[in-house]
Amino acid sequence: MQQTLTIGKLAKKANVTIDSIRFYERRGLLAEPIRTESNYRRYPLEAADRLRFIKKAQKLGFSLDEIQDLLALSHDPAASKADVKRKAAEKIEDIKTRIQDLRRMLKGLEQLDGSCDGHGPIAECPIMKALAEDDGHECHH
Amino acid sequence: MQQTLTIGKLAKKANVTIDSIRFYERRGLLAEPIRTESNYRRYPLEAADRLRFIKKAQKLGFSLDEIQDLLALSHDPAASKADVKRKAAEKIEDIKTRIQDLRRMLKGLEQLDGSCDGHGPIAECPIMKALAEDDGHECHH
DNA sequence: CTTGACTCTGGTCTATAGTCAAGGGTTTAT
DNA sequence: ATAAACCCTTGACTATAGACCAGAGTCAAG
Repeated sequence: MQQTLTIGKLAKKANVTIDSIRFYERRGLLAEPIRTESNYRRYPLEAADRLRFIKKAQKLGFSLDEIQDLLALSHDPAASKADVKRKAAEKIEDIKTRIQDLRRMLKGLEQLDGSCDGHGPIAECPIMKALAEDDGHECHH
Repeated sequence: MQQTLTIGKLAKKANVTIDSIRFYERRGLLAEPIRTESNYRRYPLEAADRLRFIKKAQKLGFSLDEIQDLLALSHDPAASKADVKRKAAEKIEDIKTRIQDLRRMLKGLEQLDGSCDGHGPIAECPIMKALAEDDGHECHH
């Protein structure tokens, strides 16, 4: 009968909170829906697709800003697949960089961890000593 | 002559901003220093070590809260190397988890990227289609 | 002795992605 | 008809790590 959803129904359908929906609307990610006479939001069924798009893109590492760009692209008749592909490629590089950063941390941590046998008082802990050491900028002779 | 540093000198020495120093003080990471009659902070030389400790630990992925814990440990006579080692191990697991999460994203992104040849209008873009698809929770028959 | 550089406090602002609460009005079910 | 469940707006709050600003006081050098 009714082709529209209340915000609560939409939230359930798309598995997000009502607050998120209103937040996305404020952010401009979700079009402002029509309202009933009593000022209640009424969503077309496609709104759930949009929310799903947002959630999926988030899982792939896109920020809401980036998702907004993607959605804008999809409504731009002049946009091409290349535009989307480029954004995906940029995100791939971004993720790769973040993985590298984390790997560097991991390496440093594992080195520290390996240097400590875990027995005895903290005063001689090689980890604490390594962190306190001054090997930063004093390389001038 | 003077064994103390102004906040500006300390900032230069430790390669952090004055704002960070004051922020760390508010956060409780850095002890409140003595003050001159005119209410200027005066730091002992060791303050630079502490700042360096903070910066190094940050580079290894520790948050300020976690660094505060580490520093508290180092002042606790009952603390042992094992305590530090445990915190390091926890952080290692944390980082590993984050790397795995990013790897999952990367895999998903690379799959999408590979599915698109990058030519033609956005309307047929397989990336956009994949994101819009409904494969989330509607698996019930 | 004045100018520029430094410091002080307190408060606001950034980005990210929402969450929660207060204080209303509305709809639905009983 | 009334209570439960829903919805509305506005605004504040969460975590993280500071940056920045105003307005005022202070210190060093010429």
